[in-house]
Order: sequence, then C-alpha cells, then structure tokens
Amino acid sequence: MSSSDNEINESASLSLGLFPEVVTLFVDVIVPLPLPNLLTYRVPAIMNDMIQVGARVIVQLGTRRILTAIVARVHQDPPKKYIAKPLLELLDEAPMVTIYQLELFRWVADYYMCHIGEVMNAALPSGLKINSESKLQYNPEFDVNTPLTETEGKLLEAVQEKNSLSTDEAARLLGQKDIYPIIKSLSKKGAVLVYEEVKEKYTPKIVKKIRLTRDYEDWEPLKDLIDELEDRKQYKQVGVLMKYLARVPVMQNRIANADGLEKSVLVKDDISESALKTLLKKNVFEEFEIIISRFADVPYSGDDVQLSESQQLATEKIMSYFKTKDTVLLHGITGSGKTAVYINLIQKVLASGSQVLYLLPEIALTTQIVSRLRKVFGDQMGIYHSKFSDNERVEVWRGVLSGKFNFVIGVRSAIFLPFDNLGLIVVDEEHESSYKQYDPAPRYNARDLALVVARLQQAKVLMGSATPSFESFYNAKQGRYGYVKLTQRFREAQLPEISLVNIRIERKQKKLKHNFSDTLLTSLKDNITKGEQSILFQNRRGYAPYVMCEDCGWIPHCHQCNVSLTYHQHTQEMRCHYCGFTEQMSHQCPVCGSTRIKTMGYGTEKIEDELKLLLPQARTARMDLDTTRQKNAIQNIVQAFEAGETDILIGTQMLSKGLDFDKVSFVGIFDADHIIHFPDFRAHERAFQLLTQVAGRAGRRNTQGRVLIQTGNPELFVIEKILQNDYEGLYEKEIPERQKFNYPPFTRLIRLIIKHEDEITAEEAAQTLANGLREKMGSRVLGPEPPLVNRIRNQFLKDILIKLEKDNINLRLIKEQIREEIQKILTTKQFKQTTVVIDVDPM
DNA sequence: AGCACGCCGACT
DNA sequence: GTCGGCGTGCTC
Repeated sequence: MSSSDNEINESASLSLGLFPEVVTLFVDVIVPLPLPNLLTYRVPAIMNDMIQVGARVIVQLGTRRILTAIVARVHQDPPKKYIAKPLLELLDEAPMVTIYQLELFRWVADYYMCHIGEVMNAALPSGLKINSESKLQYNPEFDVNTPLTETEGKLLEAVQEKNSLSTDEAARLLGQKDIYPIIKSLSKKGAVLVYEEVKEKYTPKIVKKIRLTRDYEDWEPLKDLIDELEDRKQYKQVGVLMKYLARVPVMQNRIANADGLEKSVLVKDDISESALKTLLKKNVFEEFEIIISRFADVPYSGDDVQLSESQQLATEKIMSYFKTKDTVLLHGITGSGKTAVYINLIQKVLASGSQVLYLLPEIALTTQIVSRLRKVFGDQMGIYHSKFSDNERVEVWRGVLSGKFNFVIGVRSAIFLPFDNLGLIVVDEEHESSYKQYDPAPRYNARDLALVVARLQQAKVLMGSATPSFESFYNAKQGRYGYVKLTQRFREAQLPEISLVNIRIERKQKKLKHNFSDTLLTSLKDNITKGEQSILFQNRRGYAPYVMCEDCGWIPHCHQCNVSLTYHQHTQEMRCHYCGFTEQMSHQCPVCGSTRIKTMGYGTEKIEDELKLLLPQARTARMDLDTTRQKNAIQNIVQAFEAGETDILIGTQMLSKGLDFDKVSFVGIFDADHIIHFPDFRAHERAFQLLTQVAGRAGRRNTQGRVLIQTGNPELFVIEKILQNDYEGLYEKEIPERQKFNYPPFTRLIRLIIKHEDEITAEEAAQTLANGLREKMGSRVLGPEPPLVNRIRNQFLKDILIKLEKDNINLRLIKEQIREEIQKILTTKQFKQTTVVIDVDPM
C-alpha cells in the first residue's frame, strides 16, 4: 500500500466517523542465539513511528527469557503459522546498527557457515546487550504452614536469608543440576516469587567536581572571605581556597571556574574534607557532576610526522595504486617505519571527511603505538581493545555512531564497529593468526573481513607486514593487490646480524649448561657489562611443558585432554593449557613412589629461574600471558625495561610485536626447533615470520643488533632463509609445494572438527560424514584424522579437511552440501551426541 | 544457548 | 508413588 492510499483510507474512515486505520507492523529480529531463522515480533502501535531497522529492542523468548534483539526488517506481513509476540521495549531512537553492519552480519554468517545471532553476539559489546536472569524472592504472603520437602525448605531458607537468589546460585547451593522442578513447586506453593532481573550494563563514568558559586567568582568577595577566615584562624578552609585558586585560574579567566576542579584532586592528602564541606555549606563552593569519556587522559600534542624519502615514495605509490586497486600490500621490513606511512595516509583520509579503521593484533596494540597515534590524532581516535572494560567499548561504539570518533584503532572485533563512511582500513601485521577467531563461532578472519567491509563502503584496504602471509603475497604477485615495498630501515639503522648455535653438537660436547649454549651466555653477559639490554625469546610459557618421574618415566597428563600438564613454579601447579585444569604439583610419583620428579623442556619461567643461577648479576623480567593478565601489566614491564631497570627481558611471542626498544642490542632465541617442527603446512612460513619479527627487536638507530638462534637443525632451508632474511626465497621454495598438495593460496580450506565423548563413536561419525561428503565432492575431502591433541575437555576429536579449488566452483552449493551431510549425521540416532564444528579458512 | 517437557530408573 | 537425571525439541 502506498502512502497516498493510506491517506485516502484515513480520510475516508474519518469522514465516516470510524476509527482511523492503524497499521500493524511486524519486525524480523536477530537474537544473540544460534537460531537458523530470524524471529518475527509484533510492534505495539505506540512504537510504530519510532521503530526502524538497526534499532535494538527487548523481546521475550519462550516463557521467561528476556533478550536484546536487533531489528533486521520492518514489514506488515503477519506470520501465518503462529501469533507473534509483541516487542516489550524499543531501546533506540536511532539505529544502533547500521545497514552496512547488517549486511556484513549476513555475509559473515553465510561465508563462515554460522548463525547470524552468533555474529551479532561477537559484534556487539556485551554492554549493548541486555540480558535477563531469573531470580527468586521470598513471597511475604507465604503461608508458613504449607508443607515443604527437605530440599524446598533448604532453598527457601537461603532465599529468605539473601533477599534474592539467581537460579545459578540456587543450583550451586543445592549442588544439583535440575532445580527447575523445585523452583516451580516452590512458586506453586506460594513460597517464592520468580522474576526476571534485567541488567543494563552500560554505566557512564561520572566525575564529581567542585567550583566557586556565583557570589565568590570575583576577587573582591573572595578576598574578604579569606581575610575573614584568617581572622577566625580557620586556616584549613583558607587552605582549601588557596589550593583551588592555585589549580583553577579564576583571576585570569573567569570562565575557568565554570569547569571547576575534580573533587578527588582538591581533596587529596593535605586538604581536609570537612573544611571543604563547611565551605560547601557556606555556599562558597558548589558541587556538580559531569559525565566524562573514559579516554580523556592521553595527551594530544598535534604532532606531525616527518616522512623519510623512502616513506614519502611509498606513500605516493600506495595512493596511485588506490586509483585502480582496492587493496595494497605494504611489505616493509622491521624498522622501516610503516607506522609513519600509515599515519600520513590516515591523516589524508580523515581530512577528506571519511572514517578510518586501523586494525592490529591483540598483542601488538600496546601503549607505545597508542600514545604515538594519540599524539597525532588526539581525541578523535577511539581505542577498541579487549583489555578495556565493556563500558569503554560501548563508548567507542556510540562514539563512532555519533561522529565523535572518525578514527578507531582496534583489535579483530573492531571490524564490526558501526562505521558508515569508511575511507581506509589499515590491517597492520596482516599475517598474524590472531586476526582469526577460533572459538566460539563466528570463526572469522578480521583481515579478510576488512576486504568485505571495504567493498560495502567503497573504502580502500592497506595491509602491512614485514613478513606477509603467503596468501597476501600471492595475491600481490597475481596483481590482485597493489604491492609496495619498503626496504630501507629508518634512519639508516642496519638489519641485525643473525647467527646460529648448533645445540646438538654442543650437547654432544657437553658444553650446554641447562640448554644454554656458551655463546648465548657469553653474549648475554657481555651485554650487561656494556650496559646494553637483551631479549631472550622462548615461545612457551610456564616453567616446563611437562614433568617426568626419573625412575619409572611417568608423565602427568590432563585427565580431560590428551596433553601433558605444564608445570608452573610460581603457583606450584600443574596446569592444562587446553582446558585450564590445574592441580597441585606432586613431588612424589603416584606410580612408583619415587621422589625424583624432573622438569622437562623449557618454559619462560624456567629460563628466568636458571638465568638467575647462571648470570646472578642480571636483572631479569618476564613477559608472557601469565605475567600480563592485569590491565597495566604490559605497560609496567615495558616501562621498567625502557627505563633500564631490566637487563634481560624473557618472553614469548608477545614481545615480538608492536614494541620498539632502543637499547636492545642482542636477541637470543632459546629454541627455534619446536616452532619449525610443527605439523602444519604453514609451519615454515610461521617460523620465518615469528623468528624474523623477534630478530627485528635487535638494534635500532646507530647500532647493528645481534641475534643468536639456538637450533639442532642448522641445515634446514627455513633457517638458511631466516639468516639471509630472504623472504622471497622461502616463498619461491614453498609455493610450488602448496600448489602440488592443493593448499592455500591455491585452494580454500574448510575444516570440520567432529567431537564425541566416546572415541569409537567419534571415529564412526567422522567416517560416515567423510564418506557422505566424498560421494558429493570426491577427493577434495581428506580424513578423518585425529588432530595433534586428540582429546580436549573429555571430547575426542577428529578432523576432516575439505580442499576447494578457487575457481570454477559453486561455493554456495558446496556449503549447502556440507550443511546437509552434517545434518544427516546429527539426526542419526547413533551420532546424536556429536558436535561438528565448521572452520572456514582455518589457520 | 537455555528452557520446558516427557520418559525412566532409583529410592522414600 | 515421586524425585531427579537425561534426552529431545523449540524459541516468533
């Protein structure tokens, strides 16, 4: 019905004295659940004028659940098979999710074979999702003579004691899984009331401030007051006034008073709170509150970036590529100053009025890069990072919508922010595997989504890396991406000199001290003498990857996963790095009773420990997942290192990204072998990337750094290429193999992971699935095979790999077939308990 | 996902 | 009988 029809109808019915026709609207909404379809709700007539696509609404699902949903479509078709429930509430007057985002959600769900609700869940910070929790409350009208069972009585007692109790708490209290029957019966007997508590999670940050009242803004009354106070010897109050005047230049600029001073600043150590209270009571000061941004405290200096000649050239080349290509790969060796090039381009795009997104892997998004960018871009830059609280994420989201943040620097999930006018997406460290989300669904790769988002909004993508992924390099070679190379290190800094120690030979000659070669120890020692700093790299956290009984060979394993437990010394625990299970370290073998338990292998903790013995004069620090869990932990470690308080920084791959240390002249790589010998077709590519990145930490400015790699396989081609810093050499060697064995970039991979509690059923389900798939797509289907760790959290795993050629293939059809075959398995009685995980483009 | 419902074995 | 565990199916 067109709007003019509507008007005619309305006036017609009015003239007949009937009620004007009110249209009944319906909305299809996305709920944050893995459902195959959108749900349809009826729009209450009062919301008719306000409802729109992209708004959040509150809906009821089932009998009690209350959820936040997103409106994906508004229409007038009542569902035929059921009566739609009404929306409970409309949360937004303006869309919280843009049409570009909705389109992206659909694309992600389709491509990564997951549900759109899962995409919504990943995209929205939880502060934008209101959830309800069932809670119990004591019913004051309860007839206490009602007979209750023992468990009912126990629960009711707890409810009475605690005022209200969530169902989770109730279950924990009773130590019982199924508590709904009890709750139901209690509520039937009138003992408790069940209600849904809605949690609005976002709270703005409020600061209490103090300022002079109107009467005392001028010097005259103020001076009289101070004189008066001094006469009465009320010096505390004078002190408060003086401190205020010292901080707020009221005399020079009356307007300054309007902004006041933070109460917490005024009332600090020397100033008494009661004196301030008196002044507030006397109406000299007044208190007020403002809502502030959580991102206000980083300085903005309006810095500009001076480009070197080669950086200038690279910038121009990138811009000219952007005239014909949507994506450019910037291949810049470590220290060539890619960031300066990014900054320059970002400034240009922002000046043209478009938005910019700068993606970084989690571990590279450090204070160093943030404060550098903040100096240039000030507070138009939002930061989106998992170590920020949810409130902070919501502020960035809203800031992008309102136009406050035209530029956001963020991690993987920042690709889902509500941009509507992107001009440029920078994907730094493009090869990083942390751009790919592995668990839970959606298993997306933010680097690849950047291309999709860019296509939707006609933006450009600039990928940067010192060691590009072979996929991207291949795309560049094929001419799909523009390709710009930065070969000169900034300010003439030289590339580090890399050398090897063959630990296999040293071990034979008994020259190893706890796996430290002589060369490594000497280099570390010399550096301390010279007053220079070193980094020692070992990509394994904890103390030792496993322990062993020296007498009978017993090795403790996780009882839920097929992996040995890692020993963490500082907590005296054995920990499973797959499921998080921990137990106390036992100092006696449970099999033979021996107390000779030996730690095997090397984690960062053990390296630090042994270094203390071998080089007692060294001041060491450790940087890994275990020492950086708190919000500012990384910053503290980095600052101490920069300040020269640490001689040797020991760490995992965490220290290979986004950190520049000026005084580091030596990098030791403790064990290159376990990185190279990883059973994955990308192992050599990864090893090259990781070791080159780590090596790049050595030597800046005027000095040439030195890198020492400990390995037992110095003859390997990868090692040779790392020594020569020959990226292309490795690429040329590996790429024919990828082609021969049908691996990316020549194919697209889809991995299916089949999980079942029982090993045989897992195998059978996987076999059946693989056979069904092979019938339809033949030899493209590989497996099933047990993965490296074949049991996690009590589930046995089997992998099926599907290799799909890139051209001349109907991807939609293939995916449909995969879905069908999986459905077949899951509906087979024998395989009911099976889970199948789909991982598109696994890494 | 989370919740309801229905079936079934174990116990007052 | 009925309590509590578990499997199955639906959510608009």
